Amino acid sequence: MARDLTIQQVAEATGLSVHAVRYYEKVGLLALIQRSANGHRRYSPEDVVWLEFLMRLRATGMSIQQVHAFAKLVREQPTNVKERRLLLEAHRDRVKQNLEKLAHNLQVIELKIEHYQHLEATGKSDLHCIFWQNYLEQMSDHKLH
Amino acid sequence: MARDLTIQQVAEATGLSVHAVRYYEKVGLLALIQRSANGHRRYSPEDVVWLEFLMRLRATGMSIQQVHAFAKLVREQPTNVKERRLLLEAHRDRVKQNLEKLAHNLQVIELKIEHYQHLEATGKSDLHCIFWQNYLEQMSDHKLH
DNA sequence: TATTGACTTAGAGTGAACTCTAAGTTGTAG
DNA sequence: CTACAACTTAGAGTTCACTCTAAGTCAATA
Repeated sequence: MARDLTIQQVAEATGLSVHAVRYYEKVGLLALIQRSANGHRRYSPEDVVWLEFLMRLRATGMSIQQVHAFAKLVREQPTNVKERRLLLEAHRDRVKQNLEKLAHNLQVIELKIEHYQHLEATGKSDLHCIFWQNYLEQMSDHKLH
Repeated sequence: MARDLTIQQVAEATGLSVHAVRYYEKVGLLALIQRSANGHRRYSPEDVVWLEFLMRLRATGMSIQQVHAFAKLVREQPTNVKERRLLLEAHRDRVKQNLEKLAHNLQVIELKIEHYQHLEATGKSDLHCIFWQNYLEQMSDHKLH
């Protein structure tokens, strides 16, 4: 068998700290982790898959509380798939919005970099934002909604 | 004149709290805000533009510390444009990487939603991840690097 | 004149998400 | 037999980024 992992192996596999893995269990993101004879946690592959999914929720900005709400649904309402779907759909929509904002902010940052390149090319130290302001106006005029 | 704003107006314009605007000044993200006769802060349009740019850095995941380093460069090395550019380029690269990770995580979340839709359509409560695992394998096989 | 409201300061408090510590148990290697 | 490494627990501590409080100043209004 030996397909079950120790907490350390899980930590290595996921990139979390051992502490964080225990913490996630304590706050209810993971449940019912099996124990070996001596009381040590043994993680099944399913546990790891679940943990990795939770990490994606976290990485996309879902709070521990919200992840907990989702985990609770999965544990306590095995027949209620709809609620879980709605929760994830709401999250997906937030993530998409966030992605758009990020992409826009990235654009502005790239514009600022171009501005610096322009300054370097022309040897000027700083025009106190005249060039930059023009750029910004362009941005807000037709590149943003 | 009246083109200079009170701290409250700045807060409204940027969506920050009045407290946060003062906090940003205290930790060195803003400097030299003018004062009116009675000692109240008066923000110039340039101050607001600068603040808005800082907010984009924050929104893309730059820490207060790093923003401070950037702000310090701008204040103390007006002739050294290159360092500022390098700092922003490094940040841009991190943001791009993060965007890719986010987009991928979003994909997986959407897959999970599809999985739930599938369960709902077929009336099954949960196959304990057989369908889902297949999906995941597909993902890791050819949709991810 | 009294109150209201917007501002000022220094510094204390908060919430999120870990992160670490201390004290103890267990299993193996020398 | 002893040392060591890996685990266990409860709970304390840390970091970040605000967020709020208390006490005070000042200008305008009732």
